[in-house]
Amino acid sequence: MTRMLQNPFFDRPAEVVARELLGCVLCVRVGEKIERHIITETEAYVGPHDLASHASKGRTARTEVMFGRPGTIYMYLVYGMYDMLNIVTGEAGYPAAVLIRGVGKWNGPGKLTKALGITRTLNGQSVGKKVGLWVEEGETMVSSEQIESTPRIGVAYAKEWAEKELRFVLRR
DNA sequence: ACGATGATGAAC
DNA sequence: TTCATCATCGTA
Repeated sequence: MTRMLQNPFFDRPAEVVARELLGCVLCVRVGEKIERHIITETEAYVGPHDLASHASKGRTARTEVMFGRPGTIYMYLVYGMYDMLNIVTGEAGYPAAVLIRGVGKWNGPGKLTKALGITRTLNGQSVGKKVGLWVEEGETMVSSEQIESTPRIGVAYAKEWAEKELRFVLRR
């Protein structure tokens, strides 16, 4: 009896959602099968003032989906090679999102999307069974002691925002 | 330590 | 239209 995370779960600050996603289950339909993997690492991109966030550039063709409803899938290509999976958080019109950096045995945001076949075609869609990508509640309770927080990866350009501890890792 | 590889946003 | 940059990763 697992519950699929709905809109209200994502309609909260990115930092809160990023923490609470740890231990939850990323579900991906691949062909006839459903792959389920525990989310182990996330990063929060908290708003337009966050210099590490794409949304700090304002509303552009790319960032438009970050301004969408909570639970919208935001995907983009980095370094010409890797699809990054994010879920938009907070109310519509406020750009914030959580980057999924690790699930199950995969560490690294580019590795997990490649392994599970998650691509930019999902950009702008809402998480859910219809699009074959959703998140379910975890089986076990995650305590705050199990969550390690660190600065985010690969955002050295973001001045004072580079140092903020907005990356969260589930200890095992 | 470095190159692959292509979209993005800003400058020109 | 060009140009520097980039929420990464495998190989060396």
